[in-house]
Amino acid sequence: MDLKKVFNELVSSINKNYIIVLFCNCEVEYEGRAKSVLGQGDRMVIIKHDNTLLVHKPDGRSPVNWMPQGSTITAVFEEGMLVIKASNLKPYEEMRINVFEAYSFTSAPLVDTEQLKLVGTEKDMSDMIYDNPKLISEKFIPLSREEQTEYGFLDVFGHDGEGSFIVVECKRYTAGLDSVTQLRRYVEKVKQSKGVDNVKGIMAAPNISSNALKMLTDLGFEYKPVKPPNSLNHSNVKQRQINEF
Amino acid sequence: MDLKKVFNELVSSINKNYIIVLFCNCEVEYEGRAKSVLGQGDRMVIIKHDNTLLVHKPDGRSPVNWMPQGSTITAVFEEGMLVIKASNLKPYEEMRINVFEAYSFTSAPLVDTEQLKLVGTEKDMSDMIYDNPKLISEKFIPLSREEQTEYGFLDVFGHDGEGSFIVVECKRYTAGLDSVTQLRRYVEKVKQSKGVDNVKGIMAAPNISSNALKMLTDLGFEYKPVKPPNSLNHSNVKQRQINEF
DNA sequence: GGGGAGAGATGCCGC
DNA sequence: GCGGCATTTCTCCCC
Repeated sequence: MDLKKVFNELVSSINKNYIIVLFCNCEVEYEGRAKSVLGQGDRMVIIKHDNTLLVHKPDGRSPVNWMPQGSTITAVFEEGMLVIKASNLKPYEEMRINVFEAYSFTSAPLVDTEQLKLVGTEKDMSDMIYDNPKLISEKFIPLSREEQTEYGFLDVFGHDGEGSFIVVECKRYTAGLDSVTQLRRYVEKVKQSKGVDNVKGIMAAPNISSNALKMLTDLGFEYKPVKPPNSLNHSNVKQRQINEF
Repeated sequence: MDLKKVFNELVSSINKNYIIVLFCNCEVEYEGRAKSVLGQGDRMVIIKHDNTLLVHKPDGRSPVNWMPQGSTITAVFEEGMLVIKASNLKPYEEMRINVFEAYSFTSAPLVDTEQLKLVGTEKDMSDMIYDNPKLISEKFIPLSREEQTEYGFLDVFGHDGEGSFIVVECKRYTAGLDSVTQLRRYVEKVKQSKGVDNVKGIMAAPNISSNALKMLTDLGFEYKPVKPPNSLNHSNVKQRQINEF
């Protein structure tokens, strides 16, 4: 494609605030929170309604370079080369895309008022435990969930009816060392703020790493296998596959 | 655009393993690691060479739905509707995109052999400290960096020449409570593995939150302000702006 | 492949 | 705005 023509379409589409997708051969420089250089290659450049800018390589889930929403985006045509510039304040950062060749240019206004409805998050998991405390233990009596305190954020907090407090930390994925240190911090702070010593820590997660389990038991805490709700776990899938025949 | 024609192009491009961008009106269902529903709206559907599938809303930096690389992607035309299906094993997950209307279809083979070169990461920061130990203290003598041990990953490890070991944890951004708990875990494990008690913990970061600083000092650790190398910090920007006049 | 940890993380919510 | 924290995190690296 003729770069001058692409430049004109680009400026027009930026002014109209259209979504833009440009297939091109380019190089990318970024400087701001860090500093990066990406040599010449074929990429997909995307500009969204909110001035988010994404540069995607032909592979991979994440953009190789990007600028966040609210960026100032301009295009210039200098010395036969198309240059796309983007910048931001707070934090200051800037990007420059030198476009050597354009393969395709697409732009359009898109309208989307729907929001994603998502089930199976960690919050859904703590809600499930709050509503079904037996998932933790027969004696567990929840007092609060998602409690924001000065020292942290307790997923589920309660007691065992026998004088011990219980702090439950939920993870929707495999719990690791970081999850255990997080639980320890909460338990310590509950002990400190209530001036008591009988606080149990329980890790509720579908899996736990071997090192994390060791640290957990060393600290005197417990692991309770719990799966997040409404997600296909392995037994569901197996069942489903059997049923399909 | 005629959906049947788009379907044919889609199948052809999938078979040729081209990058695909489809502007369309659609709804999306996902089930696997979690479960989600996205009602009808205008979106951008992207299929990459490695079978990564991205669904982007007109706004926002992140895809609203996606399937990771290596997905099995198929298109079917049933009852006048175009349906894009994607699925994965380990973990099992599946996505269904019901396309009601297509606005544009673009596909092309893109070639990109260049890798991003990035400067200013946490590793660059620990390298800088290793090479300039005075950034931590006059007495700091580094012994190793990026040391992978059985109990964790020490950014910079050394001693003070006076019989105390020093563990430095680097953060390229503001250190929070999680950073402090991480440092504590490393210090404890070094004490345990070496059977000594004189191990100092030092947090090296451009900033630290007030709560994190309190926890740090309560633990007897120290905070040392260090900026990651080669990134524009505020004073640089100010200088630069003054110079521009 | 599991485990640990960073990321120019992003995004959400609460204060 | 900062802060704390989850994410269908993703990505990389080491074992």
